[in-house]
Amino acid sequence: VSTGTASKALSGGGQLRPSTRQRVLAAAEELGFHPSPVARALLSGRTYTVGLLTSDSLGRFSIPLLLGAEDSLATGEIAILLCDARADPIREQYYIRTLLARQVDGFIVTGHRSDPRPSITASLPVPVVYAYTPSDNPDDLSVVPDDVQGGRLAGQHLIALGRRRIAYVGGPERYAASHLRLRGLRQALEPAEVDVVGDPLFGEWQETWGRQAGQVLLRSTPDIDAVFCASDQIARGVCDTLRDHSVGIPDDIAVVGFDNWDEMVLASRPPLTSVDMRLRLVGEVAANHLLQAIAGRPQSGLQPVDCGLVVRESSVRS
Amino acid sequence: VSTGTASKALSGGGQLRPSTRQRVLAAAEELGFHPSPVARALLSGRTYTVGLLTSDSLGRFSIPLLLGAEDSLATGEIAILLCDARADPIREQYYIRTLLARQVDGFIVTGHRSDPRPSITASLPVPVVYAYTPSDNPDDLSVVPDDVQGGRLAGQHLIALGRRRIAYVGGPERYAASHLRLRGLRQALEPAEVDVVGDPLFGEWQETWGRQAGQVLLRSTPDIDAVFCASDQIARGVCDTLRDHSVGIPDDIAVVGFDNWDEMVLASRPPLTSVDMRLRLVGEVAANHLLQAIAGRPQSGLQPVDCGLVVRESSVRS
DNA sequence: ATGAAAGCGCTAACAT
DNA sequence: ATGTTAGCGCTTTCAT
Repeated sequence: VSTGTASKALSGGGQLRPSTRQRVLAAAEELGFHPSPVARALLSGRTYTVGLLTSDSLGRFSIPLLLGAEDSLATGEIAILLCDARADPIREQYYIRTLLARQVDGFIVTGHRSDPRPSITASLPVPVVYAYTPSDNPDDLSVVPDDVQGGRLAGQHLIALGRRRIAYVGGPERYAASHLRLRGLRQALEPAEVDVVGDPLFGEWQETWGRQAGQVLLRSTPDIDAVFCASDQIARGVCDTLRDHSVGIPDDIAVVGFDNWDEMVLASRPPLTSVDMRLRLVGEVAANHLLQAIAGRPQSGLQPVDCGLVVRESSVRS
Repeated sequence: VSTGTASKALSGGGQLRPSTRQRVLAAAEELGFHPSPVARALLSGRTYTVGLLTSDSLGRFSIPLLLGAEDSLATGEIAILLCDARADPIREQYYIRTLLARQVDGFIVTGHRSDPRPSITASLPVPVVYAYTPSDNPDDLSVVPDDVQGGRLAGQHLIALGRRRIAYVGGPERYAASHLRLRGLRQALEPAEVDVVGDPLFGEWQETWGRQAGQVLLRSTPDIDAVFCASDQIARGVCDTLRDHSVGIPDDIAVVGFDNWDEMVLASRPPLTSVDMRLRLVGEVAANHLLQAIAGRPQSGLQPVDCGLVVRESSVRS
């Protein structure tokens, strides 16, 4: 029962008499013995740990993503070291160094926007996967929600409901997501040979903007029968304005939001139909890709994850 | 320039000629050398890592807490291993074992409620600090927002504004926070020799409950001049109902919420005055206590952190 | 089939 | 003041 033999027994390797292996296993069980990951890491160079680097403070979007990643990684007995760089490049560099010094096996990089961020892959000796916020280098692997497809889902839903005069209210113009979701909407309207009514509106992501946008819509294009909004907050703001003007939702105008943010969609009057980015799935997919890359099978490119649509009373009367 | 000498130079210990120390430091700088935390951990038993265990899925409350903890820990060069047990005791046990095997120096335990949770301290060989969600063992160290003081803040604010007919709308009756915030409110009303008007209402944390509660208030105690709500969502719901009935806020009725949840307080009409639990500070304090405990100076007991009050237009006309 | 020994990167004690 | 050595807990040769 030497240490070497025990090691073989526990790892399942080597040439051992079955009875010996059994005895060792039994003893280990009894003593509650677990091989030290630290010592193992020293020897193998692998720590079974990945760094999760969020460039911009962990927000609402990061959480499901993180949980999804954790689900996938925990299966592989891999733990997550969490680092939030607070949108500070200096801090980010510091964290990267720290994580590398700790010998993480890989990185998941995320942020709070869907616009590309600078790649850090080149300077790292371990695999990196970008999740939600893609890398600006197309050769890196980035797992992102498919904003265009999400917009298409919303459009197809409205078309299927027979709506033909559809307006669009985006978030800030400088966000790619504002444009991609609009593009998807237009793709869905094409087969019905209609286009978005009036000019797409751009503003903020918040409710106050949604309320303003509602005013604009009522003034400039009062004959619409549907609005697709780039966030649930905007959609809720639009609903509030329509409601204040006694416009029926969904009878007169159907409203579809984006994010499927629980507290928002449920509190809205009426509850919002919304596109769900399935961020948890994004996290899982990203983690699985990272595991693959760590195992020597890296992939690259932009990997879009399909959005889902959750139908509620703002588009379909219950 | 042997390894032993280099070690002394870098650690600042031992007896070295200053010139040698300089040379070593310069060389280390040039080679970008960093001592391996893994090897160091093997030797010292300390990993400079703590486990952050969230019993119930990381929610809105956990994030500022986590960031605060990270701030404090990063200063001490300590990294956070994140584990979310998803309210599953089996999973929690699994994570605890994993973290212990990884030789974390301590634990921060948190959750999504302010009600006590089962202690895990006894079974662990390393220090544990509970944050936000306290331990059910008073001998453990738990850092929590002071709900009573938060309620008092709200009450004092309303009293200072000259309000005397104040109603209370709580969350679910089974949550301690619903009662503690009420107690604080009452403490603040005492010096003015008034009590809460009507029966305190209990329901849910969500807006829909706030809207219902608003109806109840208008029916049963229409002569109130203020309402304190145990969450921003409730407060916003109350505002919506009052608004629907053309009640002036704050002129007729002042409204104060709890949580200071950005998206909620700002989107509300009017924006909400709200009690802030300073969760970031809770995280920082918890982390500092953990560092102290790791350094051999443990504390114990319930450590309340004061709430703050953020005044907006729902209580004071701008 | 098992045991002995070397070494992963580091530090602390000891020897020079 | 510097170099040498042993050992943290494990795995992997290599010898038995």
